[in-house]
Amino acid sequence: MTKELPHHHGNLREALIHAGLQLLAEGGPSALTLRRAAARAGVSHAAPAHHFDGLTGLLTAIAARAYQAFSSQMIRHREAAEPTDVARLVGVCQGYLAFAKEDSGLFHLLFVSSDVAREDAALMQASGLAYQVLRDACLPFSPLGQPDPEIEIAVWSMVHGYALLGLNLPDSPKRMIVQIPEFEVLLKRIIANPVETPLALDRDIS
Amino acid sequence: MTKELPHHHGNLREALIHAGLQLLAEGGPSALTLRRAAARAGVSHAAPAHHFDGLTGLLTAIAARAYQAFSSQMIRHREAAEPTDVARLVGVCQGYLAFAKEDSGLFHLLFVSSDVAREDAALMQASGLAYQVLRDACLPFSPLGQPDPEIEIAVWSMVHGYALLGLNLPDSPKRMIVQIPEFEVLLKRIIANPVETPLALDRDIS
DNA sequence: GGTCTTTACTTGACAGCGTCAAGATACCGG
DNA sequence: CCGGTATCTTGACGCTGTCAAGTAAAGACC
Repeated sequence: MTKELPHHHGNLREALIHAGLQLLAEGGPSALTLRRAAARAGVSHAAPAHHFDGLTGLLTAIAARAYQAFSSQMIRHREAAEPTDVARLVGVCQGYLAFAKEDSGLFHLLFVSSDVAREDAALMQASGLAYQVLRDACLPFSPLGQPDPEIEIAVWSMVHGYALLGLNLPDSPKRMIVQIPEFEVLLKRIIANPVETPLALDRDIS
Repeated sequence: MTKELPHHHGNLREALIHAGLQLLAEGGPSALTLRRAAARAGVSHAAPAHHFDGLTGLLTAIAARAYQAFSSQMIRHREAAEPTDVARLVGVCQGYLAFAKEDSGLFHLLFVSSDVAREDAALMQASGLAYQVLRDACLPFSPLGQPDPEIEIAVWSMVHGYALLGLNLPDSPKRMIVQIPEFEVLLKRIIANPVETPLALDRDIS
């Protein structure tokens, strides 16, 4: 039987997260407010306070949920790729970019919004899992056979910057004379390059 | 003689931009509101409407101003660098990162805030000039001797992503087991790599 | 020099926002 | 059955951006 919402809504916390995701998908970051989420969940404007620590709490919970979708998107693209190391890493990055483009509201929440409590435990765990997908995809390109932060951060920075520049400057193709290269081409510059470059910097590799 | 502010403030537009920059530097993005900027400029809360198209207009004008400081920061670091092509590009990127770190409020406005009218003519001109600094620094690494969007976008994406990840995840050094490599090391991966890589996607590197 | 128009600013109001305090309601363990 | 507690409602507060109407000053024109 369908749940007749009791006046004790029953599962408000989940309903609010769901409503928030919906609002975010429909109208972007500015469309998600506490009061609107409450209204959509069918409760009064002050009800969310009993389940989340203010707006920040709701946004944080939604972000943790969004990280799962983010990870899934990367994994889905990886699984759909050819079974080579390069294709898998390219796939993960394409998942990254696809999520940024298709779920830009969530992507904004994950990496941009200043109203998210980034020290939240659940959020950090979820983001760690997402980062792990990228790490795993980078592993085959580590010269030492173990995780190499240099490649990981290089790839992560580049895909992240590529996503945000394309996201925040949607007219950049017009503004720039040149055509924007595909990400795969840029990625090759990182992974194809052996680490032997004689870097003149006095850095200790300990 | 000191200007006795006439009831016709005289130069309110400039005063509002100045007040906005001040608020942004003091309390971050959330501290900058139309009413506060108006109060600090010594006018009533509705006065800004005659000089800017709402809050978006003020933020856009401030962003255009901030792009000049951003360009200056990159140029300053470039001039302070050794007179080699590599050092100059590294310098420009360090200027990029220094601006993101030291003037994070402005950086947020330039690349993150959704309340900026990015199609604004003055803003696009200012951002174009900033991008040109990066382009120029990349030019020596173009194999054909003319601007190469592949290198430009690769460098821009990576420095941008590096800045934003470090900016939005201030605790990432703790969260990650590994230490974050210096940006210069990552940069070398892009510029040291000749473009000759056969970019057949279905190639495994093994 | 005295109007008259135009620009610059003020005042007041409105809806929407997050948040707090107090009261009502439904569940739940004894 | 009953009291306690978690849950939700109602109402209010100060803040935000924005609009409408009124006022004051500056400049133009004769």
